[in-house]
Amino acid sequence: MGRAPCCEKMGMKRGPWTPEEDQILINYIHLYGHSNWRALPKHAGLLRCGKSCRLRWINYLRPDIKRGNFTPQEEQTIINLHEVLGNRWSAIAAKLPGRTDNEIKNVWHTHLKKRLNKNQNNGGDAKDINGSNDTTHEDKEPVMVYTTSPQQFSNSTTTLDISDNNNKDDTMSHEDISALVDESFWSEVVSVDNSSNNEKKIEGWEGLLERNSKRHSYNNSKLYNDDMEFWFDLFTSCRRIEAFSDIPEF
DNA sequence: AACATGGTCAACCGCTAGTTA
DNA sequence: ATAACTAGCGGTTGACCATGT
Repeated sequence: MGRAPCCEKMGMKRGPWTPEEDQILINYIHLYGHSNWRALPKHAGLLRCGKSCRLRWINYLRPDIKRGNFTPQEEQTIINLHEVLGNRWSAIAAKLPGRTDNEIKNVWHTHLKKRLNKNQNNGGDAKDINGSNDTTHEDKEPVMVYTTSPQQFSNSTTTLDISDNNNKDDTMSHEDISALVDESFWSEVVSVDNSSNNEKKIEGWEGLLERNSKRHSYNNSKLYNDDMEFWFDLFTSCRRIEAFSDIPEF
C-alpha cells in the first residue's frame, strides 16, 4: 500500500483560515461538492492542501455543525460510548449529530477525562471495557445511552436505556451496550450535505464567517440554553416511550 | 500592571484502510 | 496480485485566551 505523497509544502499556506478562504471553500463546495479533496484547492483557487480543506470543512464549515457547549447529556453520551468504543472518536461523533470527532476528542481530553479521573480518586471503581481504569461513570448522574438524532427519535427506532447508577441492577452492562452498538450503528452516518438541501443549510454560513473572524465571539450560554431546551422538548415530547417515565429531572 | 500558568480548540502530522488501474 | 493513490482517523501541537499571583 503506497503512502500518499504529502501535499506539496511549497506554496501551500498553513495555519488559521481567513474568512476569505472560508468563503471560497464554502462557495466551491456549494457549487461543485467535494468529490475530490486533493483537486479541490487547485480548482477552487485556494493555496491549501486538500487535507487542510477537508479538515476545515468537516470540523468547522459544514452547515450542520452544532457549536457551543456540550450539554450534560451529550457529555454523558460521550462517556458511555467511550467506554464501549474507546478512542474511536468518529464513531462516537456519528452518534452525536452536529458534533465532530475533533470536537469530541477535545472535550474528552480537556473536560471529561479529568472529571472522570477526579471522580475515580473520590472512590469510583468503574473500569472501561479494556479493563483500564481511566474512564468511569459519574457517581451521581444518570447513565444514559442515546441514539441522539431527532430524526431517529421521531422514527421510533430509538434504543434507549436510562438508569440510575446507584441502582446497579438497572445499569446497562457492557454486553448490553455492546449489543446496542450493533451493525446498524456503524452504518449510521451523519450525512454530509451534497444534497439539494444545501441552499437551505447554507443560510447560516454568513454568521459563521463573521464568528470566525472574531474567535470565541459566540454566546456560549445562549447556545447552552438552546441545547437544554432541545433536550427538554425532546424528552417531554417522548413521554409515550415507557422508558422515559424514569428520567430524573435535570 | 505585568507576568506566569493553565485551559481550550483549530489545525497539522503520520498512519491505515479502502479504492482503482 | 500489486502498486499508486485518496479519504479518513486519531494523536499531537501551538496559538490564543482567561485566570491567578
